[in-house]
Amino acid sequence: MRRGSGERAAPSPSPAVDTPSRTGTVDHYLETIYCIAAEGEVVRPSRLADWLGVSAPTVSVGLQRLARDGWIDIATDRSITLTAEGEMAAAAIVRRHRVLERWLTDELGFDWTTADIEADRLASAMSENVLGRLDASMNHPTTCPHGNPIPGRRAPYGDLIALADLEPGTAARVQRISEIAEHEARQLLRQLADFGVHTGTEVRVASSTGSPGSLDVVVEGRTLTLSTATGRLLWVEVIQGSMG
Amino acid sequence: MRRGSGERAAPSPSPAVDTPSRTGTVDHYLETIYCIAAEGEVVRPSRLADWLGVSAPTVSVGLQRLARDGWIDIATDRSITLTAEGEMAAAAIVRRHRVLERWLTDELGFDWTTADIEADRLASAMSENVLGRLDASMNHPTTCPHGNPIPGRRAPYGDLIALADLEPGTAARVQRISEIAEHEARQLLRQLADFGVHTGTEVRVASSTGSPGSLDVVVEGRTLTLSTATGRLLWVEVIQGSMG
DNA sequence: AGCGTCATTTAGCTTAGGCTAAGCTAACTG
DNA sequence: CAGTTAGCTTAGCCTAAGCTAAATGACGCT
Repeated sequence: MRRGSGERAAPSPSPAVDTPSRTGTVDHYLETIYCIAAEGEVVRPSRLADWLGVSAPTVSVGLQRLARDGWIDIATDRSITLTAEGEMAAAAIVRRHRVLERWLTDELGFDWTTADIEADRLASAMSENVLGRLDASMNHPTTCPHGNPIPGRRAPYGDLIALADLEPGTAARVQRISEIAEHEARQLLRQLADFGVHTGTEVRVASSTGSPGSLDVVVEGRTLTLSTATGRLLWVEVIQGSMG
Repeated sequence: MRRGSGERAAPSPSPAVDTPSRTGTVDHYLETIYCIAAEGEVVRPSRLADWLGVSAPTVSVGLQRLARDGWIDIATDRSITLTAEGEMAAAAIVRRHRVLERWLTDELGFDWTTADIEADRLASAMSENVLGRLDASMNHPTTCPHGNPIPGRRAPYGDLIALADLEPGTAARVQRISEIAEHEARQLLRQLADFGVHTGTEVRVASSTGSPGSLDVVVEGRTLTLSTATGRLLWVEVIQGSMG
């Protein structure tokens, strides 16, 4: 499969096109709920409004629609959980999003931030059919560019701990950058990019830090100061046999 | 640019993401109007309703919106023409659609019909930014899989004539299958695929045909009977120095 | 208890984009 | 010439998804 003009092979039949009944907006809600929940945090309307970039009333009404259609449950304390159907749908959407991010970064050369935005736009328009082939053409990647696992696949790393919990002096490898960073700490991503921190980068926490509530992280000789909160967004895997 | 997991290069900055102000529906109208007009036919509301798969009143109201927003002009005889802005926007959309079709067929292996449907869904979600890179990765194809030129590029063939107008006995090469065939004669596409007719295929019209209003077309030894109307949807380039 | 703040919902409105029913004009057809 | 058919538009109604402004609720603090 290559090139672009002149003679070409006869078309071969392909599987039927699937027509999604959900709207792009619903997809967005489900995807966001799934991502926040996957970070172990409680999903609340205000958070969704932030992530989705819409007003609180819009979310309130939108969630009522989602609940009506059986995608989510709204608890009395207003926390949101996905139903079984919602979970399945959301996993498919997140899978789409992450495979697309891989494509956009690895094949088309986009940076993470742009890839995320573009993947968002494409995810609800791309059928499972197309996605399946795209996925296969990349040999079924297991994570998005930030190391977040693609639903249904085993990520290529073992147990992770938050960078904030890493013993000072212990060498570790950054394996996952939380989705929360992408939505609530965009500048962090830029900072990490500037410092050459990406998935696979080896880091170490300086033994005793200056101020409390902050971490000094050593990356390839240079030192980067992060807040502890930020340190909870980066997940690392300890490199065996490396005590400080 | 390959593969999918483990170490990877630091992200590089990409151009800003463009946010289209048009909706997907408007894109669809513009694309359809452009394609019908490109075949030299008058664009009428009922035709659009057919192509878009919506009711006549919906089109009527939709066209009023398009006119209000300066994309089209509606003449007193109700024929539709694109304004300069509409033309530009439509050309960009059609370019998107055709580049996507190329990608879907050439890179992902979809058949024409599926590629068309999927391209339709993707075209309004894909930014110029992503499309530009995809286009570059395929070395800027000049036509869609059916040979229809991508707006702004010169198709790799000379003057074409309708198959219906081809002198009997003259050898010619199928270079373009009208978009009209895709929307109004889907079964024709299947028939052509069955007969191994695609862009680049050599054909010849049998000297004297059986019934009037039909053509006998010789394709690699086999004979295919088409109506004259259908013969207007296939465009061929005469192979020089081949008189019958 | 009372007060303020923040989170959330309700109320009321807008636009896009669908639909059906009904009606009009123009062009054929008997 | 009457009646039918084709093609369009208007009217009226619907849902999704957005907004602002205002009401309500829950919490924490004095």
